[in-house]
Amino acid sequence: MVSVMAEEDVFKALADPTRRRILDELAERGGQTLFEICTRLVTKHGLGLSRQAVSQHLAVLESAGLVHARRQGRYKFHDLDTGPLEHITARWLTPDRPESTP
Amino acid sequence: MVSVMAEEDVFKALADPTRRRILDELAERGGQTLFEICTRLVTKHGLGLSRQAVSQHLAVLESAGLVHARRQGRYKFHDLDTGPLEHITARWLTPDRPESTP
DNA sequence: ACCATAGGCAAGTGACTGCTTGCCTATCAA
DNA sequence: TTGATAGGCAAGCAGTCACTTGCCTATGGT
Repeated sequence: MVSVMAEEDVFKALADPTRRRILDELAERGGQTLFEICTRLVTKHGLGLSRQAVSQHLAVLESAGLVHARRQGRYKFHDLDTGPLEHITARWLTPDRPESTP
Repeated sequence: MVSVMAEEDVFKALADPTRRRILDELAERGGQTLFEICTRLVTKHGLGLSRQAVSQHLAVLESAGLVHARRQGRYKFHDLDTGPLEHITARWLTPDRPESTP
């Protein structure tokens, strides 16, 4: 179960446009490596960023639970997890109140 | 009407926990003034922030389209607008569509 | 063994952000 | 008018963030 604290990480992870682009990429094609993502961001979107920048973004997305990585040999494949995205807006969209005083 | 640029503002507005609390407050009771929101944040949530801090947060929420304000005499009432929240996650969630059918 | 590939760690930097402080304007009541 | 209330504007400060730079480990091919 994703705790309430993780929600903070999800919102912060989504705050950066480059990270949202990375999510776009992984939504379009799962199981990409760091270099693949980096290459695609540069070529397709014309973003000028280094490998380390993407690596750090992936770390943020991973700690937010939005991306899961599996190591295989010297490759590390990344996959999108849309789970944390499902309830974050429901907090305001639903007519009923989420938190009640005990 | 809501351009792609506005989406950036929405995500940035949601990135701050205090602003999310403000949205909670306005979801629970619409048409609150700056002082009401400020008082409630301090008393209910125990947040220690000044009036100006809340004012600036409201400005961010307003420019993101999440809050609309109407002036009436010397009061300014704020209302929540969940419109911008509806499609921001659909970008990754929908292979086709889960919600809003217009 | 060698070396190229795929990725990680950590310090440093410039920009942005949240918040404060101080002063100002506008509206209402006496 | 005077005073109190509701809110706004702008400069300044400290913390955070995104990104770079440089060096390191690990795996696979030859």
